[in-house]
Amino acid sequence: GWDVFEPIGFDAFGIHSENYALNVNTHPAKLIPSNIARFREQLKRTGLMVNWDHQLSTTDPEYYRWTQWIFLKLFESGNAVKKEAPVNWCPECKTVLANEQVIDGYCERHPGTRVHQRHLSQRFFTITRFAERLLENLKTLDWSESTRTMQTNWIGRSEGAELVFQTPAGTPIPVYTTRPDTVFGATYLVLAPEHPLVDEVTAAERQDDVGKYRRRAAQMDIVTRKVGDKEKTGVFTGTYARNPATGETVPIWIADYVLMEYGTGAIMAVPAHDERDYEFANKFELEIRRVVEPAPSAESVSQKGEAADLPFISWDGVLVNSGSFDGMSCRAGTGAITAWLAERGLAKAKVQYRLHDWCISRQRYWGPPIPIIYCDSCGTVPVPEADLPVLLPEIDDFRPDESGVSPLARHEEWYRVPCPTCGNLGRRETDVSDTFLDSSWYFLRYPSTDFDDRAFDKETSAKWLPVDSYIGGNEHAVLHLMYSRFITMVLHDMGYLEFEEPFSRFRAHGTIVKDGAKMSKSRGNVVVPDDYIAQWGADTFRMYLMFLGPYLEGGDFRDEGIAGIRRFLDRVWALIPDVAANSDEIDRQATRKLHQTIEKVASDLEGLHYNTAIAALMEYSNELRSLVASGSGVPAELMEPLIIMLAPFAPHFSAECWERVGKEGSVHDATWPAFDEELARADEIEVVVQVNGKVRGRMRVTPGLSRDEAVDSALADEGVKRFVEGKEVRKAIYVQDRLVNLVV
RNA sequence: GCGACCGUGGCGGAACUGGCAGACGCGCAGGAUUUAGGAUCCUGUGUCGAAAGACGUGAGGGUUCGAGUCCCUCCGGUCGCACCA
Repeated sequence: GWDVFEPIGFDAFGIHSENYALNVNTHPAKLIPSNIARFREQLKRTGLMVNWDHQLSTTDPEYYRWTQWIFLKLFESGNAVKKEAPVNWCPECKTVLANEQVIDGYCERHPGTRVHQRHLSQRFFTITRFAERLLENLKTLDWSESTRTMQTNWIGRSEGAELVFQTPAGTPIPVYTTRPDTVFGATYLVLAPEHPLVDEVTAAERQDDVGKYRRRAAQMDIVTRKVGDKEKTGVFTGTYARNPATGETVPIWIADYVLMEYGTGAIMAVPAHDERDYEFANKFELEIRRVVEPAPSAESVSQKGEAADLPFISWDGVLVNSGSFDGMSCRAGTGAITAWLAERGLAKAKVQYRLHDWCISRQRYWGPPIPIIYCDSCGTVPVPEADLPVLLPEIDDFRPDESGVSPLARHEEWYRVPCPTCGNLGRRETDVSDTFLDSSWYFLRYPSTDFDDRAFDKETSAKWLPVDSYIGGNEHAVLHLMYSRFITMVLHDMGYLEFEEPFSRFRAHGTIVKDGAKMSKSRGNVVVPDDYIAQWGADTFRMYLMFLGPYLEGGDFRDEGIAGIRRFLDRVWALIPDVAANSDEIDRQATRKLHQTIEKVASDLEGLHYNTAIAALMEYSNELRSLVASGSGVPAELMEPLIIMLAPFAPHFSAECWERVGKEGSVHDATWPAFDEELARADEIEVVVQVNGKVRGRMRVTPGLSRDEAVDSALADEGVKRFVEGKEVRKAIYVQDRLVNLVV
């Protein structure tokens, strides 16, 4: 009875589509429309009931015009910055990947292809500025726990401090640490190979070795660097820095176990209390100085690491060898030492995130061009909104090459345009944007597809958004959801939206496994609906999908149970001739079952427990079948609600049934049956009698029996007497309307 | 390695705040109908046992009158993160 808007769309920009187009040697602009038509046909055939009037396609200029508009808004608000940065380069895709698209150092789409580092000038969205809000808001969202956890981990907030070590020349080397309390144990310093100070701190006689090491690190792909066997490597710079706490000098090393992209790209190493530093110090024979003792009371000291009973990364301890801080707990020491160093300008508290800015540049063809024009005199000029869309030209040579620039950069006739500001000849940005940008705002477009003069209409958005119920795969738990939240926040801050979180409720559907592997397009083990629909009918097929397991958990796809669903529908069908329009007296028991079913189906649908909702409908139809078996007809009052409740599951079938029982109009417009608590209540229930926790009898009683009555009649039960006779009942537990447990 | 989720009949799976384990369906067995098969309908179907009953939710321990559910240890699986200082 509620107004519900369930839209659908197609997101066919991006590398998947482009690679496929390259494979079959057809232009994506030709391929996509026919594929969409095929999808649409199949979805309609399975009875997908969505609002086709508001469908959209992200490759449509009428859509990506507004994707470009979104980009302009980010640019306008200073959230789309250009940075020269080391990026993940997939030699197979021949393009840059977001960090999120690199899996264990391999390309997400080419599991056999290692991702390399490459330095390119890229456009980034400054999502890291929103890290705190993205994290905080998670608490307010009705999302599944696991998805929130994944987002929390991805944002990766940690609290600590930036401490300053100084070279003899006085150059400060800031390091980030979550454990400033251990600074007295920092016996050496490590810089990432890419650290900008490496050249400066390297002694003349060490230049060769350091240079060699850096070149090796630079060539190394991320697999060996990050995942490999984790055998520590490193090289000494020949110089020393001053530990701000002890005043002693400590050697400065270069090692690739320190990552440039996190913290300051430099660490203070505390080998006594950090496993990685410990391993490194052992290998290169560096000093290991213990500064934390297990607290006398604390048992939970980490036992990791061979030997030494060094409390690695544990907070349960007291400081030793730490000057005036000796005896302090680690936690107290953290604050005290940071404050003490801060007085001399050598420390400041700092919150660090693992989240990186979102690189949206793609050196590919099949995406929305980034609406920027570079002009020699005006610099970076955004394309005026009135000039949108910047159309993606239909070129034949869209295959990417090794150059690191988009195929569009080979088309001067396209990128040579006058500067919108001064009119001199300028140059379009030739990169296109990441597909994730298309999908990070599409939900805003759905209700507003009728507006061709704005991305989304404020009033329309206020009516329909944020999305009340959003369901997606777990693969979206990090990327898509994070990006969408970020874009929504930016638009909110700019005054375009009244809400800052796009999805009030999110649930991840489970994964369907077939032949032992996740069912997916890339694995090719998909089930094509056509054959099933031909053999069993669309309603049987879709209902079976809902019945085969819990929706949120997924499961194995196998054909074996599908006949059961077909039989169920056939049996409902067989009831129709027995439907009696006029029934004076309606069976009490069946009426009760009906109302219990109404309640169960409603709550199961809300909780997405489709399998148990269907089971409840089966039980109810069995109840009606037993009416027929006993010789009476099926009152229309009992049959019609069943047909209505079947409608979401078997839309074609229930529409036909509706007509057969003589109802006017469409079952899909019919009012959902109302639950009546009175009618659902049983007037007699079964209470189980246990003796010492074992079931020894059952009794039929009216609901609401008192404790004494219940115990008395339990004791009177013949079956129970046998076990109680001659013994003393020490205790009697009564759970209202459920059971009596006698302890003897 | 860290984190999250999960482990129940021959199979897919039910079981709200601890309260009859196995709903619903598949499969299987017997029966009805049929010349036969298929389809359909009825009955049965956790294990052991003739029965009474006992035993049963990955393994082991614990809390409780009572544990699939809560706690501890371990084993196995799925997913995510992974040298993040």
